[in-house]
Amino acid sequence: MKDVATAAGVALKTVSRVVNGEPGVNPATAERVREAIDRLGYSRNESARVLRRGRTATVGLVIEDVADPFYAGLSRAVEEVVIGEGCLLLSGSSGEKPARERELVRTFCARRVDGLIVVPAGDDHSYLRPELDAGTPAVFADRPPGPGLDVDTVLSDNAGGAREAVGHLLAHGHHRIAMLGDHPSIYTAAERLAGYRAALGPLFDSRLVAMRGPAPETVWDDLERMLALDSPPTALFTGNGRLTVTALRALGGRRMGLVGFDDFELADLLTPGVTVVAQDPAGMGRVAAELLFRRLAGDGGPSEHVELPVRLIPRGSGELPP
Amino acid sequence: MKDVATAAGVALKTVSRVVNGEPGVNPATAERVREAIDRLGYSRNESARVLRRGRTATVGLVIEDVADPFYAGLSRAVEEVVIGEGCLLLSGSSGEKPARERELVRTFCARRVDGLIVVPAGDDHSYLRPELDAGTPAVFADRPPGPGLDVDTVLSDNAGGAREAVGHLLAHGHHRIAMLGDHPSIYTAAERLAGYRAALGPLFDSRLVAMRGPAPETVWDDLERMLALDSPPTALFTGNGRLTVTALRALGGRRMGLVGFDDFELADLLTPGVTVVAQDPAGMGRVAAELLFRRLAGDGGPSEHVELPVRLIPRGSGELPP
DNA sequence: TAACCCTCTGACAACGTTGTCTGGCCGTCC
DNA sequence: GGACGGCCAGACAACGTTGTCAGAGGGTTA
Repeated sequence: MKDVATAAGVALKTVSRVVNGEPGVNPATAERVREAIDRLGYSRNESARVLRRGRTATVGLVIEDVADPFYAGLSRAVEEVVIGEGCLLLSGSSGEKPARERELVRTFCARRVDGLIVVPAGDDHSYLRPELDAGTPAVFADRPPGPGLDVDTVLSDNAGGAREAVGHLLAHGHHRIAMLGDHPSIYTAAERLAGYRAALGPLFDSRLVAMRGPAPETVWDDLERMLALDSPPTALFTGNGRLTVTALRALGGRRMGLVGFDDFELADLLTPGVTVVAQDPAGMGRVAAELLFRRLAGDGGPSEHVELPVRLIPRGSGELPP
Repeated sequence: MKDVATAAGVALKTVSRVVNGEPGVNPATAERVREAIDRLGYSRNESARVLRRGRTATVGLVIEDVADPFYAGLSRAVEEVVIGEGCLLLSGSSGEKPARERELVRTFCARRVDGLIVVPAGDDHSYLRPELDAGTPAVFADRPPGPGLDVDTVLSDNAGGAREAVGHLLAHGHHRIAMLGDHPSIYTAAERLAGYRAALGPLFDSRLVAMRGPAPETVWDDLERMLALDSPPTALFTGNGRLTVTALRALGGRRMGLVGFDDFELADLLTPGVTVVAQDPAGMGRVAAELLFRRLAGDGGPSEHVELPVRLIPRGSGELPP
């Protein structure tokens, strides 16, 4: 910038004015400055600008894993909003590891992101307190923050969706409905288990529940064990997209009632089509980002807790008779 | 930092030394400083650090769309390497729009990213020249840069993969093999078309080729038109993952030979399983990031052009008889 | 005892911007 | 003709860090 000023024969500040489109510059001077800028290939150093102004025009996003379609969709939607607001997105995957989540947030904060969108891996977020107090807003998505933190949150109707899924299977005549879910330490898994249990009522049988995550071996084991029971399950409720797919592989063509949480591509092309309770990852990302920007615009109201509806999509597997 | 210095009763510079783990600080003093840091919840302002040191420890990534599994996988692998190097990743989706690609790169450069990884949407990258000359290295992935730019590049063996796919169908008795591809203006699409053509030799028939992208309507139209020919195709080669899926939907259960470029989840669970030529998105991301960091470490050698092998995975659809 | 070295600490400038303030010039109005 | 206001332009400090250099104090050596 100094070079540009010298080249154009004006003061530093005048160049700054031109670059920022501030008023009060003679058009002829401005033109001369612009010409010098082009000639020297100058581009403003955002770091210095950030340092001076305090706003980075950057938002940090922490998710589980970009390679998971659910989070990829969420990520894309967040990005869309962020770019639309003239900001940039720093993102990172926690890989379900609380330590890494924390490390990412810490790093983002050190870079003075204007705001954070977090899909938490852990359940202790007290480390966020100083940042929040310092005025960096945060929005939690998909899962709520740990106790003691009251911030904007966007969740799916996990329990309701699970109730609906299990209710659907019950309505199609199933009484023995198994559930495969993620570790109950994960909020969404616990909620879905609760919904499952609520829908089953007295039909609930703990032998038909396995909450050990999507690893193929454990899914395989659990299914085998359940199917060997005296009264084996005639239907299955899977607690997330990964589990649905893993279970489909483990079942290997054996036909049984199946409803999965999370929609996935090609669910309609399998035979039978896979009935799912679909979440709206893009909607979740969009809403979270919009909430964040509302805070950044100065909204100091009480924290918002949005619950997004889910949608049962019958495709065949959930309508199979027992 | 100034506050910390005051609180600990030392000079600014001493705090800086402690924060950066520089030697030459009395352990007792360092402890006092650390205590003050904890008490005040201080965290270093990276913007100022960047301004002073010139390195941002940030890498910019431009892809088509995070929500596309191929790019999600690539993205994740890049992230892994970048974080491993202690850097952060700024990413953005171009959505196949050259203007947006350019805008993203421009913004990244204004933020002084240390390096760029680009999946280009356009084919004119002369706008990168100043940045490259200024010492910001760039690596192109999945598609090469436009003419006149000689930078590190990581590509899949597109033509070879297409040849192998079509050869596989030929070997299983097909003579009328159609191709659905993306617009030939996209490098990978053109390469795959070339491979298809080379494999077919005299059997090539332009009426069996449609390069109009993955929009369902056009795929539907094209397939209908081809199947109505006097000698309709008995097999299909699809030019990317999206097209494969769209084509599967359009075919709606009609059995015909099929090999798709790009692997996708559940390809093995469909009936028949879908034979594919699998790329390695994670490998591509990893290699691209590693190349970039090699440059950042000072490697000034001639530009590297890596071609990643692809792998044919027979699953049934490519082995159907005519 | 003087000269020296070593360890630890601090003062200061600089990185590239932007906000604030001041000043010169010109035209207008009393 | 003097006072005033508006338009431009520039000088300067400040943002929070780090690199450079200098200095204080204590121990060792000649």
